[in-house]
Formats: sequence, structure tokens, C-alpha cells
Amino acid sequence: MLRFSPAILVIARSSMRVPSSMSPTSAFISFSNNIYSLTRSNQHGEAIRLFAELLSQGISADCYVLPSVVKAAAGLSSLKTGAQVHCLAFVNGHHSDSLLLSSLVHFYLKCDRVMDARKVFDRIPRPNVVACSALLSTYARKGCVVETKELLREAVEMGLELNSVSWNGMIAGFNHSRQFKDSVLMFRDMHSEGFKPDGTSVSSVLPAVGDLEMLPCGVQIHGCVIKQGLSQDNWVVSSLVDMYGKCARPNEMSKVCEELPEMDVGACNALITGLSRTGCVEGALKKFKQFKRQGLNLNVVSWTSMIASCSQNGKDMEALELFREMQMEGIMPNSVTIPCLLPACGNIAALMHGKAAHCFSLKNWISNDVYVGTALIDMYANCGRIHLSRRCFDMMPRRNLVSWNALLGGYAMHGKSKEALEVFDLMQKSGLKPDFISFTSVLSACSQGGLTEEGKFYFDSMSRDYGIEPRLEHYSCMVSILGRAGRLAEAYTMVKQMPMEPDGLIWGPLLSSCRVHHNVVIGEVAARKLFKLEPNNPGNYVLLSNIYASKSMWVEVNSVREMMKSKGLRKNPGCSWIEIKNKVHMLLAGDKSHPQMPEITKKLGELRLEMQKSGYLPHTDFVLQDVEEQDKEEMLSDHSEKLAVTLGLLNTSPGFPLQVIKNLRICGDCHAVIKFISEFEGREIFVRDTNRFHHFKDGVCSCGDLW
DNA sequence: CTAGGGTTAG
Repeated sequence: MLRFSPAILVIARSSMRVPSSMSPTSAFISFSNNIYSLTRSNQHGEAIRLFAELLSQGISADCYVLPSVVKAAAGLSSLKTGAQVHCLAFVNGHHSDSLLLSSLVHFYLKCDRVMDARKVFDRIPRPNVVACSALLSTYARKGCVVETKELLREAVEMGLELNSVSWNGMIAGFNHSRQFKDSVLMFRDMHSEGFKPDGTSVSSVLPAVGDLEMLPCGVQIHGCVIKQGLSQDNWVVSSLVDMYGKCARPNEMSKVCEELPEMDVGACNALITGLSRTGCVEGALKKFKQFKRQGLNLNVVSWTSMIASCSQNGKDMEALELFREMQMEGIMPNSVTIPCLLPACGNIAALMHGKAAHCFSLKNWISNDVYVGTALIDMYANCGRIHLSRRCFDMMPRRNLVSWNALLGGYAMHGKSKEALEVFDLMQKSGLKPDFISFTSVLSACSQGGLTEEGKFYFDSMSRDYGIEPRLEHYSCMVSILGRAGRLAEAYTMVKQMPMEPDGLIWGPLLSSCRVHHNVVIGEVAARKLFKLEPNNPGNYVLLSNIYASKSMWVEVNSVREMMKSKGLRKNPGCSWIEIKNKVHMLLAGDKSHPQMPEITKKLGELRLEMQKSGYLPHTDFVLQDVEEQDKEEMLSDHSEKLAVTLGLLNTSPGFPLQVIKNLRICGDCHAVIKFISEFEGREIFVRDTNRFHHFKDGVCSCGDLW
């Protein structure tokens, strides 16, 4: 017998709708109608409450009111309620009512009880298409190819007339379970069974075409679109644009759009992502602005796509600007916009902008979203605030592997190897299996912290205990680990024994290690490989020449410089960013264009004097050229990170922490100077270089002078 | 008396 909790009955009684004078029949009709209309208007809870009231009055439910109740239970996804109704129906003898059983099929599907749904379905004396289609699409959605095809066959045997909705459901279902081939096959079968694909069929099947291998299928479907006269259907065009974008066919994208009498937002959004996917952010921006000027109603998706394109393609400042603009246009960012924006803040260490986005998430109740939380962890880590990453992590109500990896990677980047290994341990205790990204972070943490033996242990354990075969990036970490420990011969042996072809990710760290340990022999090997692999990367030439210079091998230094010159290569210009009062400043080495440059130079001069007083000697061997000592010193003073730090000193109040990010590795001299500044000026200074974070405080750096 | 299907942002 159906039982509802006393609380529900109390509520039910308090909202009596039936005057006591009514006869049982009219009372029943009144209840029945009310329940029906409540369910129809999605007031599922009310419907159930009314049903409880009906029962409490001793009126028995018939097979006309029960489907509504089942539907209400499905609407609430309340397995308990629905199952109770199912029992009641059974007890009352309604075991073979088609309508009721169909509604139960939907209910069980809604509650993710596919087996139960199927059991009920099999009891329907004359099942209808709708229930069958629902089962079919659910099977497809779960990736149960065999079950789908079997039921499809049975349905035909039973004489069920499937319609295009049934087919479309299966097609979409297979895409959901990433069974792309089956999705396309279904589309084909549908065609050969004599069903004309409609707009829904096409936009359901097209997401299955995601790469060049599937493109021929996509082109065929496009042909079908033209034949069926669907070329002007907005949804169809959006899917076509998306498909051609994924397959890197920009010309096709615009051609398809031109078919539309008027450009549609969906197609516009697909076009923007398509363009940026094919590496053309400029084009995407141009289109975006053009559509905006034309008065097209751009929505959250449009703005979010544009922000994502920018932050994924090095246009971080533009991403921040777009975020501001969209709000001015009255478009409300959502829980997708924020994780698209945050990487841009992290990339250029725009902490204040990142914090603003964090506040936005809190205010708009989206901070509990896993993607938002994970992006916040990343952003704070990239802005040098690893403790804030941790706080965000701890506050997350739900986490996934990516969230854990973000924290792990953050600790690694900050050289906090102890914390990284702790997190690695905790993530496994929480029941998650580390993946290859987790191991990259673990190994990188070992490398940053100089944990040579631990690094070797985790490297071996990775394939032995976790079944994860080491990839290039793991070997790269091992080279760094051994290289940092000065075990260059061992590192080189490992490179020679690697199962895959070593690339720049391997030879680069080896060459850097040789630079640190002044190893000419292995350094030359690594450099030669690198010159072949990345002939136009000036960094490698500089490193080799530095190795020679450190051994006073000036002839060799000159020959490397000649090589660079003959290839027309110049040292990559050092570039640093610093955020001051919500504005991000970019400083280039040797660039005098910043309006405050005179002040910066003056301040740097003063600092240099102070440094000399305290016995500081510049590390001139970091300069490439064999030039006079005086010139060397001047060249050093122009490094962009020094300029950025000085600019920060000039424009913030005493004691305010500074953070700078740099596009190259920090050089030894700048490192020493910033250590000095952190003590002399009493500032915490965060510097992120390409390799890791340096947290300067009281004259000490968190990297322990190893990097 | 009803019931079921689709595109574009992470």
C-alpha cells in the first residue's frame, strides 16, 4: 500500500480542495483533474501532494489518474514515489494498462533505471512508438549498440511504426556516447528505410563528424541537406559550420553561412569557434565585431566563445576587455564564461582581474561549479597565490581529477614538492586514479625540489604500479631531475634508451642542465640535435654559447654567434608583465617606450648603488657577448623583469607585494637583484618564468637558488 | 487527453 510521510499528509490536508458535501465520484473527478493540470504545468510536487490527499480520503486511484502521478514522480526524479505508485497500480490490478505502463517506462528512464524500464516495457500488451523510442534513444545514449539494434529489430517485428523522432533520438544518443560511427550508420539506415531526414536529423548527426577521417561522411550529409532543401535552416547551418570548423575548412564555413538569408547567432557562434580552432583568432575577432556592428543579437555563447578564443590564443588582454564589454552590453556571464576567462588572468598574472571574476562567481552562485573552481585553482597558482588555490580547492563541494591535477600542478610550479606529494597521496585516498598528467606534475615537483631518488621512484612506479606508460614529458622531467643533480651522463644514457624519438622537450632540459653544470661535451650533443629540431629557436644557440663562454672558449662562442647571424636569428626579446592598479603593463628588454622609463632608470641606478654598498657583484657571465665588463653591466640592468619590478616599486605603496611574469627564464643576475630588492625594500615579489615560480621574500627565493 | 528528437561556449 502506498504510504506517504505524515508531513506530506499534513500539508495535503491543509490544502483541501474538495468541499465535504461533494459525492465521492465528483470528488474523484475534481482530484483527478487537478492532479492532471498540476502535472501538466510542471507543479509536480503539488500534484503528488494532492494525490496523497486523494488516497487519505480513501478514494482509490484508477488507471486514468495514475499516469499523471507517475509523470509527476518522473518530473521530480523521485524514484521512491514512482516505485510506490507502481506498487499501488499493481495492487489495484492495473498491470496491463498500456498508458500507465508507458508512463512508468518514461519514469524509470528518467530515474536512470534502464533495466526496470525495459522490464515494464516488455509487459505492455501493445507498446506504442513513444515508449519504444524513449528506450531506443536511452540505449543509444548509454552506448549500448547491441541492445539498441536488437530492440529496433523487435520493434519492427512487433509492427511498431517507427517515425523520424525515433531515429533522431538514436542518432543523438549515439553521439552522446561518442559512438560516432554508429550515429552516422543510423542516419544512413534511416535514409534507406525511407525516412526523409529533417533538420533535426541533420543537426543530430553532424556532431559525429569531428575529424578529417569522417569528413567524407559529413560532405555526403551536406549533400543531403541541399537535396532536402534544408540549407536555410539555422540549426542545420550552425551544425554544418561547426563540422567544417572541426575539419579545418574555413572556406566551406563561410560558404554555408552565405546560404542563410540572414545571419543567425548560432551560426555566428559556430563560425567564431571554427575560425579560432583553425588558428585564426584575428578573423574570429573581425567577424565578431562585424556581427556586433550589424546589430546581430549576440548572446552569452557568442561572448564566451570569443573570450575563449582569445585566452586560448595568447590574446589575454583582449579577453579581459571582452569580459568588461559584454557586461556593459548587458550580457550576463555564466558558469562557462568564467572558466574561459580565468586562464587569461592566469596567463598574464592579472590577479586583480582574476579576483574580480572570483567575486563575480560568488555573487552569482556559480562558484560551486567544478569547472569554475578548477579554473580558480589554476588562476591563483598562475598568479603566484598558491595558498589561495588551496583555499579554493578546500571550499569546492565537488572535485574531479582535473581539480586535483590543478592543485598538484600548482604546487609543482611553485616548487612546493612536499605539498605536491601530499596532494598526490590524498587524491588516491579519495578514490581517484592518477593519470599521466598527475605524474607529469609529480615528476616536475621532484625536479623543482631536487628530489632525485623520489623522482626515480615515481617514474618507475608509474608503469609498474599504475600501468601508465611514460610519455615524452615524463622523460623530459627525468632528464631535468638527473640533470639538476649533475648526473648528466646518466641523463644522456636515459635519453639514448628511450623507446620513442627524443624531441625538443628532452634535449632542451639536457642542454639547460649542461649550461648549469658547464658540461661542454654533452651540451654540444644536445645543442646539435636541437639545431636540427628547432633551427630557428635562438634560445638554444644562446645556451650553447653560454656554456662556451663559461669556459672562456671564445672562438666557439663566436662561431655560434656567427651561426645565429647567418640564420638571421636574434635573441628573443625578454618580455615581462606586471599588473598595477588593475592595469597590466608590458615591458620589453631594452625598450624605452614606457612613459615612466626615466624614473625607472633613476630608481634602478639608486638600487645598484645600494647593492654595491652591500658588496653585491653582478653576475656578468649570463650575458652572451664577450664584451667589456662595463657594457655587460648595462645590458643586465635592462632585463625586462628588473624593469617591471622597479615599475612596481614606483607605483605601489611600500610593503605591497609585486608579481611579474616573464616570457623567458629568469637569469641569474636578475634573480640575485630581485632577492636583494625583496630585502632592501621589504617587499614580497613573485616572479613567474617559463619554468616555475620564484617567491622572493626577505632576501631569499622559494626556489632555493636552484632552477 | 498526452507522451519522444537537434546546433553554438569549458
